[in-house]
Amino acid sequence: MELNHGLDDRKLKILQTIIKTYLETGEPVGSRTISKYTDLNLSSATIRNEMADLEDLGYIIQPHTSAGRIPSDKGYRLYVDMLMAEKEQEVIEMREQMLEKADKMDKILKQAAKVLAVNTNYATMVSAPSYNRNKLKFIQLSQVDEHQLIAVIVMEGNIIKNKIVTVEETLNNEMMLKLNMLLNTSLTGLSVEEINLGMIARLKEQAGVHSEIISDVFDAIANTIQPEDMEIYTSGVTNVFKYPELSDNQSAQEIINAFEEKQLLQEIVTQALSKEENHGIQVYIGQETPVQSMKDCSVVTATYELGEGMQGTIGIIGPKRMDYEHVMKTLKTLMTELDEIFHKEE
Amino acid sequence: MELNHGLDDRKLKILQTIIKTYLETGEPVGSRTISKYTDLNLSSATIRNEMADLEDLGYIIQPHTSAGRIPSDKGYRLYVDMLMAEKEQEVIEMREQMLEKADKMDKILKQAAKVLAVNTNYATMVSAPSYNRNKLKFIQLSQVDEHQLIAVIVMEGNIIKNKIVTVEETLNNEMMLKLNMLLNTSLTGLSVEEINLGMIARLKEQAGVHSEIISDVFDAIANTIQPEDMEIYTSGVTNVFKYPELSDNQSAQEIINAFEEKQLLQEIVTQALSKEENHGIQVYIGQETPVQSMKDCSVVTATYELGEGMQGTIGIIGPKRMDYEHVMKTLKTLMTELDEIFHKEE
DNA sequence: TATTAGCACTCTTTTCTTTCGAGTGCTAAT
DNA sequence: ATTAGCACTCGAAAGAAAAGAGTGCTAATA
Repeated sequence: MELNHGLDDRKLKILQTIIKTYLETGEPVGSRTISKYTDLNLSSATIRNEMADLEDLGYIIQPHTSAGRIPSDKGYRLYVDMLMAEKEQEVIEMREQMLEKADKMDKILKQAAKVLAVNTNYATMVSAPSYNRNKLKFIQLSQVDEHQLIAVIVMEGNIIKNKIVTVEETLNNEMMLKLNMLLNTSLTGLSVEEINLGMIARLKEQAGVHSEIISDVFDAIANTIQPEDMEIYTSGVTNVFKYPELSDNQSAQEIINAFEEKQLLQEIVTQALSKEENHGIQVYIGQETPVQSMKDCSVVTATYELGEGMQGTIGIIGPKRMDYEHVMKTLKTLMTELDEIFHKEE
Repeated sequence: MELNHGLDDRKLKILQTIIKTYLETGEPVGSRTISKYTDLNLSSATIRNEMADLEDLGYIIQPHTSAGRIPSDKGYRLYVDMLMAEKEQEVIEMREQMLEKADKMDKILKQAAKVLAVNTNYATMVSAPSYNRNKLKFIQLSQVDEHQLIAVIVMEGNIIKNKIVTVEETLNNEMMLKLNMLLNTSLTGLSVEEINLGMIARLKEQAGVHSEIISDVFDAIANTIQPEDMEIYTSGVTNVFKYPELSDNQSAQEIINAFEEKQLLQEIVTQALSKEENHGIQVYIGQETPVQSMKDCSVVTATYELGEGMQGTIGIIGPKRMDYEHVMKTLKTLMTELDEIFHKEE
């Protein structure tokens, strides 16, 4: 990764100061401020010259003629890339597994989102691990009453789904046993994709008299496990109100809507999962974000893995003047803690 | 219910006009407007006199000296009570059951909230039916691997819960059969409250060698079915931005926060469920609302029943100048449709 | 007696000006 | 290469003025 694009140390330091200060205050940063609060011992005039250069290079922007400077997307990008490089070492350790114990997973993830939101003062999201390429572990049919049965489907990673199926025929115990046997011997170990039409036909055949039921049950199962849209937990949406640049009605509405519908958040997750560089950490600044309605924000995502192809995403959405350093650190801490929780439970 | 508290027809009509107009515009209503858009054929001066009276009686308010009038909470209340009386007939039919098919319930309810939000332009919430006083229908334990089993618990109304339990002992098929038998014979038909410590002790005794497992399983089950906080689906939060009086940062933040945390919404639900007058429809205006953070809103809730003690709540949260008439009508329609859906599925 | 026209008065909202100050760019001095 | 100094720009804040909506009251009217 090519860093500090031809900037000398002093320019770099000034740029960094501008960004950091802007992160704190949210106000454009003037030359005087920098000359004062930095150990460069330069007068404001010198700083001004340097700033003019930095502006020419596209790293900072002047909102209007007589204002200080704010970082441009390009400026943020450089800053973040530098941080990344620094943190890379630590970040590598970050991807730890947390398989098993998936049944209370939802609560833990919910909590995780909350903790993250409280800790960072940004809006956060956590996606439950997707298990698309997962395999069936076993299926258990149980009779509920004469015409209803419940199918419990357990998949690798202990993801559990269930579905009530209503059938025409009158059920009895013997049938249930048979069906259970049949389903389990033929389906166990298969991935969702491997279960196809030919499979169904063969099963029906084997079921003989009960082919009707198989058909019903099968539809239900397919329906249940397949198109499940991913669960996403969010927290701290109202944090956007803490940043004036996001809290005008227009932007706030867009962001909050995205968080409510979750549709758009899914896109972010998908995007995050598709890239595998940077050890799972992605930073989208302004226009870079996959979702147009967040063009005034920055989005930081981290991918976590639970092995066996299960992975999910943690995301933080905040203003462009996000405290990237802190966010990344917190993200890491959270991972570690999640990891601990999942392992302590065993 | 005592209605039109000593108001003559003309005053009533004027009050009604003020409210309706204010509902549309959100602006204070002046005397001239009323004299013009009403069939009373009165001059604005006369209207002014009447308005002064109405203000004395507390039905309307003057935000400042030279502004029109807006309805007070008392005014809204009268208006709503009148509407209620009108709609009472229709509303009675509204409580229809929609039992069974509870397994995809979540999706339907989610959708319901959305439809309602789109239809009304207010924020909406739908609580899943609580099943506290429900009975256990049956329990099915299945072995997952050597030390793990999954407990599937089905309750009256086909509410399904599941939980993975890890045990010390090595499991085998025979044990599972025994345990299943034991649990089902002793627990089936009991309500959650009826399962107590004495019960557990007796079960353990009967389990003999496997008392360890029973204990584990039992904890898990109790844990799973009991303290479950109710699921609440929401939609259309961003609708608050459509009403200037709610969309200043302060109020918007409070409302949105309530919708995100859902904690406070639960209180509304609880409140709604506790009152059984008005055939399930409750209207809270301004300060009347159970939740302080919504003191600038009105909240309309409807209770639906699925029989067997299962009931949930639908709620609409909007500005005080809510279109009560439309809201109630939509609420009714939604109920009917939900009903249809749940019955068509059979 | 109930209604209405008329008018002065009150307040908010909007618009326009003015002032203030932060920050700049440039030039000349160090 | 750095810095002091200064004129200049432009937005934000403050103030002033004008516009407008609506009222309350009084006196006239049916």
